[in-house]
Amino acid sequence: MLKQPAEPLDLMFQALADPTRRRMVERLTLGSASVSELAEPFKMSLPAVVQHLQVLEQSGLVKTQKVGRVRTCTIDPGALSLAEKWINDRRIGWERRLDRLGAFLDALPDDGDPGT
Amino acid sequence: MLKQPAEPLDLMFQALADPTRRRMVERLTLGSASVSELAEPFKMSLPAVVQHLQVLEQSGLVKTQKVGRVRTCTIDPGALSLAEKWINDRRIGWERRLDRLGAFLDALPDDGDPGT
DNA sequence: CGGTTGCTTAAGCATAAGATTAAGTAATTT
DNA sequence: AAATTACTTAATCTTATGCTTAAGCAACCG
Repeated sequence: MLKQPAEPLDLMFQALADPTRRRMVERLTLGSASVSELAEPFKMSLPAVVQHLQVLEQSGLVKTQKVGRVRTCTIDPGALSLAEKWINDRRIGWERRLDRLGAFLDALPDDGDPGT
Repeated sequence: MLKQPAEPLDLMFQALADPTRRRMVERLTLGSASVSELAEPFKMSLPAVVQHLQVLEQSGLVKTQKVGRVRTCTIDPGALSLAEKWINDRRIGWERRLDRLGAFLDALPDDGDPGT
């Protein structure tokens, strides 16, 4: 495999590809939470939750900061726009293509499709 | 790990998490392609490309059909809307939260101390 | 018919990912 | 100060992922 340094989009989509992590993001859209609050809905061990959290942090989706012994996690909603933009660009590219195809079909003589 | 059957969103984001697969999707937004046309820009082996293609198919992003010995691949742009919707829902949830916070702050007296 | 083309199948291998348990550390509480 | 809380770190395990090479097979071309 010999991976080269993963790009931001890789990290984003990879982070979102796991249901546990998506649930964590969903939780954080309701407001910030400590690590143990984040972990509470899951039956997995705390270290496992923290590993998921690290994936989210590396993707930029979540920021954390530690005060005393409590680490507080917040979502960075701007980060999501990166993934959103990629998806949107694909749709735009696709629609442009359909437009061209439509124009092409419009330019054909009438006998092309005897539908109605 | 013992994975349970992956949900559609898992498959979608997982499919998009790989740069090779994203490039394949980008290529397909320009129009359909055979497997070897799809493979052409990459220096990896053909089986490797086909494996990526299978991931894309399982995610629903790409449809293929074989005629003679040629398999033709097309993108299914509707599939992307699933991922798009999830992202958008998060943003909406986040914005609603910000609105509530704003309303709360607006309801405070000017000096910020809810004494009255 | 024989060869080439376009994929398919199968086996194998290295690394990454997701989880666990067991200890460890540092901030609070009592 | 002792106990509890809230993580951290480290080691380990299993399964998944991304890739390779080597054959195989069916369709098409000459």
